[in-house]
Formats: sequence, structure tokens, C-alpha cells
Amino acid sequence: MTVARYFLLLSEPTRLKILHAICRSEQSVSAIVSATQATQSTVSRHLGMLHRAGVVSRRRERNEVRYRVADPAFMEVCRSVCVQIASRIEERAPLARELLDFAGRH
Amino acid sequence: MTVARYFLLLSEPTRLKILHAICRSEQSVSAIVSATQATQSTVSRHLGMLHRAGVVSRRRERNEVRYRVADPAFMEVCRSVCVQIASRIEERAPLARELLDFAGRH
DNA sequence: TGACAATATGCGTCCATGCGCATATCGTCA
DNA sequence: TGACGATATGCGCATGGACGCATATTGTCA
Repeated sequence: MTVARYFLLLSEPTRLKILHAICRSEQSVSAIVSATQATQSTVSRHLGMLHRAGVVSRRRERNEVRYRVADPAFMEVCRSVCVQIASRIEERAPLARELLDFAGRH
Repeated sequence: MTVARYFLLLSEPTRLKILHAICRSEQSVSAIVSATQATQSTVSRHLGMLHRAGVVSRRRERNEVRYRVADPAFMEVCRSVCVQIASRIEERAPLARELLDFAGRH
């Protein structure tokens, strides 16, 4: 089931952090490394994964590679899911707030 | 990051099959087993997982337990994600068709 | 071209998770 | 209550994915 693979891309905390880091503007790998507090190799690997899936695109700028979300609709998906999940479980205040907060940042 | 946990629930083929099996009407565990071609223990385990996450609810009916999607909005999320992903990659015809097909069944 | 900075990747390890088997638990009905 | 059908779960195995280290690769600039 290919559908599951797309959800799998969004099910990894580090990958979500990476997407969060580049959702506003394209960023170099090193900038993403700083933003996510992850290792350079880890970040590079995840970026490669997202790139192969067509979620992000890249281009060289001088001697660095800059990544950006390939389609803004993808982050919109992420955002809408967060909002809907949050409203669905609004009785659990802390989690709902976390979700809405996450969604709001995009 | 709690958000990732929700996507993780949707990233498992067997769990998607289970959700697909109960998205129209509540079903007993044994019915879900037949529908998904998975083992009874596997299905029961996944149902327990989805139940603990609040995604599905259950009730006894005679000597069987019937599960249903707790909030219809959840399947709506799933559907909208599928549609958006499909339209985003419509150039890859086969995958897009698979996604839309999956989404259409709900 | 040579050196350097930035990014990608092979390799090994560790941990989480899915699975099936066997068995326990739970509820119903005679 | 006793037995049976339906569902849940302990256990062990196998697999897949994330991670870090070290190193390869790639592109840029002097």
C-alpha cells in the first residue's frame, strides 16, 4: 500500500522538524542541521529520502545545497491534519494545544 | 513530538486496511480479520493500538466486540490527504490513480 | 589544478515494531 | 455454573529504520 509510505514520511519526528525548518523558505543543509539539532549525516539522509519521494526539491547555491518544500500543498496537508486532529481531541487540552501550535507555525 | 505518533498510526498498511474495513460501519473483530486477511492476533493488537489512541471505539454486541471509527473526521482527514497527495503528483499517473481510488472508497 | 568547505553515503549498531503461535481472559448462553 | 466462542496478550523471532562515525564525493575559488 503506497498510501502508507506517504504517512510514514510524516511519522518521523526528525523529518517533521526538517519540514518545519524549510516550510517558510529554502534552507541549506547546514542551516537545517542547526535548526534541528540533528547530525549532518542524519539530516542529509532524511533530505535524500524526502527528495526521492518528491516532497522536497533542491538546488545549488554557491557551495551549498538548498532544500525547499516542493509543493506548498504538502505543508497545507500537514497543517490541516494537525488542525483536525487537534479539534477532534480538544478535550485533551495539552495535546490539542501542542497540535494547534504546531499547525499554527506554518 | 506527538504529531508524529498520529501519522505513525496511518503509516501501517494493515492498520489502513483495518480503518478501511470499518470506515462505513462498525465491524466485529472476526469480520475485520476476514476483510484484512491478517491474523486474529495481529488485528486485535492493531485495534487495541487504535483504541488507545482514541481513533476507534468499541462496544460489545452479544459475544463479539464491534469496532468503529470514533470520529468520522478522522477518515475525512485520511481522505483529504489522499486526494491532496494524488493531485500533487498527478503527473505520476499510476500512483495518483491508486491514491484517488483509495480516497474514493470512503 | 589544488585545497578546502559542504554534502552524500557505506557500514555497523541499536531500538522499535509487526507478526504468529500458543494461551489466557472475558462474556454469553444452556 | 460449566462450557464454548470470541477476543486479548505474553513470548520470541525477524525485519526495518534511525543514528553516528568515518570517509567518499562534489563543487567552488584562489
